[in-house]
Amino acid sequence: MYSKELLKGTLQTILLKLLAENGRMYGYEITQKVKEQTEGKILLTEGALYPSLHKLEAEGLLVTETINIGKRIRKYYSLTPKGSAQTTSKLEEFASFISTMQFLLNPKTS
Amino acid sequence: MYSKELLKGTLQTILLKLLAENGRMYGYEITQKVKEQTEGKILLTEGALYPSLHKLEAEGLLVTETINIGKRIRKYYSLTPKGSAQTTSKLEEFASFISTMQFLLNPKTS
DNA sequence: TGCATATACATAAGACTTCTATATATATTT
DNA sequence: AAATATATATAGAAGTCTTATGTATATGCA
Repeated sequence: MYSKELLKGTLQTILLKLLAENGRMYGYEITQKVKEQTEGKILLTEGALYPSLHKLEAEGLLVTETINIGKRIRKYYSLTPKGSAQTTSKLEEFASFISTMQFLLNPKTS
Repeated sequence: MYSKELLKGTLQTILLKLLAENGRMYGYEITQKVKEQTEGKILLTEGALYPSLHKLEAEGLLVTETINIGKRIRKYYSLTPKGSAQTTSKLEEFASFISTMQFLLNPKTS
């Protein structure tokens, strides 16, 4: 695991990107997907995940769909058109940030 | 300017790296250097800078040296050996984080 | 000379994000 | 039967950064 501070500010970008790629996902699925794709290097906690999903929903970037799996609830999240647009701009911003940071932290090789 | 959230968690790394590169620097000088090297894309505010410098000092990663420029005070910060070691590990951690994030956000090209 | 801007430090209050801990409940594996 | 995995969610606390403010000297320019 990384120093947790680094993850701050990137969670929303991660969530948007995953949903853009996978169509619709539910919370637990997201935690597992991130864990798997990062080989355990990034582990999302529920305390961060759910508030963040709810916030994105409140902002109109996501919509939810609740279905019943047997007796258990499952809540799918998917992007709205507004959410898709945000995903694009968040990814661009992140790429630009990375390139600036790499230049700043490693001026000799950039 | 980037969405400010992205910068979170990177400030200490930036400060340590700059001090490693420049030997010793004072607060105002740091803000100007970052502004200059990032072409205005990253602007450090005093409210973030000074608490962060003081924290690094309290942790024994930096030492200070106060000198008088005419009637004005200038406070130089420089790395302790412990600070140098931290710089190395912070930079490594950041590089690793970036590479994980790039893989996660752009699986096709990584 | 006077005004604006730059230099230089710093703190207080608040916003925001994330973490830890906790709660609840069903399904599956051993 | 017990442990683990699946699945959602919130409350309280921690940490970082922003905004706003305060203080003071130095410099450039009109």
